[in-house]
Amino acid sequence: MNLFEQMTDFVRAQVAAINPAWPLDRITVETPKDPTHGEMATNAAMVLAKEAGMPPRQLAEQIAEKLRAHPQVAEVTLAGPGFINIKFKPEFWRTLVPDILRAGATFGTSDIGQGEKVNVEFVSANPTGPMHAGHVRGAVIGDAVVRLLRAAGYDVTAEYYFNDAGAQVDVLARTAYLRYREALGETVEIPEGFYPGEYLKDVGAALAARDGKKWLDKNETEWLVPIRTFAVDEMMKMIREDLALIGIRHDVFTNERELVEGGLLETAFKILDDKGLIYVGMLPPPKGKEMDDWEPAELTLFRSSQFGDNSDRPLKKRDGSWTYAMPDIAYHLDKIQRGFTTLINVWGTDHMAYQDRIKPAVTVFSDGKARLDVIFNNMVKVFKNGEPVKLSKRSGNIITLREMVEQVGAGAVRFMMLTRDPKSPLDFDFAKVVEQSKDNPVFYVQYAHARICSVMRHAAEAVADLKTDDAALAQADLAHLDAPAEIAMIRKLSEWPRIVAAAAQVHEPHRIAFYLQDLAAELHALWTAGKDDAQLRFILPDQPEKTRARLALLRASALVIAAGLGIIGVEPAQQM
RNA sequence: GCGCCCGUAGCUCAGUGGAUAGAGCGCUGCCCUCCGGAGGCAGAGGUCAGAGGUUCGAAUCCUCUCGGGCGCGCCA
Repeated sequence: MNLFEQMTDFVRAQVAAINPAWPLDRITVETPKDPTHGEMATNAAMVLAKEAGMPPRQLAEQIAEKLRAHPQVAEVTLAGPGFINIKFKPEFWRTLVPDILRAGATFGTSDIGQGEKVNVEFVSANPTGPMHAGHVRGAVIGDAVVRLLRAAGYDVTAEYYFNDAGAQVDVLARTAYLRYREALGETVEIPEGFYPGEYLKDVGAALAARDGKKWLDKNETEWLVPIRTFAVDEMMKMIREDLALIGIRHDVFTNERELVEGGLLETAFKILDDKGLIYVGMLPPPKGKEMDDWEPAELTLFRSSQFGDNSDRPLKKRDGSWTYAMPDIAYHLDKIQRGFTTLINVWGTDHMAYQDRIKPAVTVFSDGKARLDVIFNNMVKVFKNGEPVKLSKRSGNIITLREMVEQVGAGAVRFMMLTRDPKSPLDFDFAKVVEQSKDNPVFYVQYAHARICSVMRHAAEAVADLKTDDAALAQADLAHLDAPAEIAMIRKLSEWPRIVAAAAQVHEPHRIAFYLQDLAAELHALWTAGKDDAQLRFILPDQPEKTRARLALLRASALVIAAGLGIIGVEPAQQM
């Protein structure tokens, strides 16, 4: 239990002691934005004023009196409309430092997820080419959500869904076949509409190596399926390797073909039909859009409009075959059948409206017990030398994930992708992410960690017989931590567990990145204070005990930075 | 036309219903010549797009308006 939870419990207990009938759930304890308001503040008096039948300030005084009984509370004051501000004795904060040192990497983790089964589906690019700039953001966000939710005690499955049953993979197979002939010595030309990328040459060569001339004189009906299977496998292998470059590994790969062949589409359709949600009818043509070829027709429709969609949706085409939406609907049935109660999908903003078709299905299949949260991630604008890079598949001008990682490193790519709310467009500037300056958040946070490592290295030399392992530092006499800036640092560290919990609950890993920047700022400020005033330096050769206390605080800070970077999936730097 | 998302400092953006709305960049003025330089401190800069509503309290929740983005097919 973190310090805020402890205080929340304490405040609620004191309120209950005044009147057991009052509701406690709306009482919160938080950090006031303005530090002069105290170190923690509670809204208890304001939320209960009505029940108590007295003005908030008057109730606040009663509660405040109770809070003053806490042995570690130094001061309780009232302010504003009825806030109760609490200031603690320094010991209250200091106890956190050895707690962090002992908890190590687990500090900040919790069990608020209570083992709930969560499925995070991300990347899910079709197996037709390498990972590129357009995939990176969603990939990193998805992976960070996985790490975040695991830290908060959820049972998370990282999943990749790919479509290996559509027209795209047939084109892939045909392209691979041409490259295969090329590998066997022919001169080939890749027609318009095929995949022009060089990477398929390797696939052709591998196929030639495996099967020799076996397919040369066969016609397409014979080679299409085996070569498609081969090519898809190769593409997925490549994609996995690409993702591994930035530390992403999915637990489960699900493909459309198996769902279709397993009859799941029929099953899903039957469930909807049995619930009376299927009918045959006619849809009006979409308005505001040119529809030259619109022909009214009777179609098999899903009453998705009953669940928030703005129109019912066709599940079968006029010829009786399934529409595009159907495999996805069936896939989400599959997830629910596997026992997930929270489904998280990471999609580009161009699929924004598509959630309205999937959410109704999830609601129906789970009887409202499962929820689908789609995280939409906006565009990444890539800059090189300060100039925006125009990306287009057709001109073959793509920036691959591999290229990004090789140029700036996996950690920088990952951190950068989380420095904005997913819905916000993001600039990725090759020059900026490796810049060693304050306005590069990756550097700024890493530098803070590296500075601490540097101090630890120097400490061993500067002070004889100084034990600097975490266990020894946890024994340090922390009464030496008496500077306001040091206590402020500890307060910042104390927020970490609730940052993780809150970020996990709303599926927003970028909050971790923002917290890390705040934390790094505190650290840099502490560091610079030592330059202005020699007594504030971390290492004081003639005061080993004080030095130990400060090193304990630094190590605790480094552990939290490392934990935060861990959720983002970045290795903390030992030196720059 | 309909749906979803966005609108916060000059720029790029944070901000789980709380107090005087924050950070970086840019601007102004300082400090730091080394525990490790790439940092730190301070200042100027805001009708939180607008109008109603809910609430003790709204940038945050609801409704409407304006502006921008993405979508809206028997394509995938």
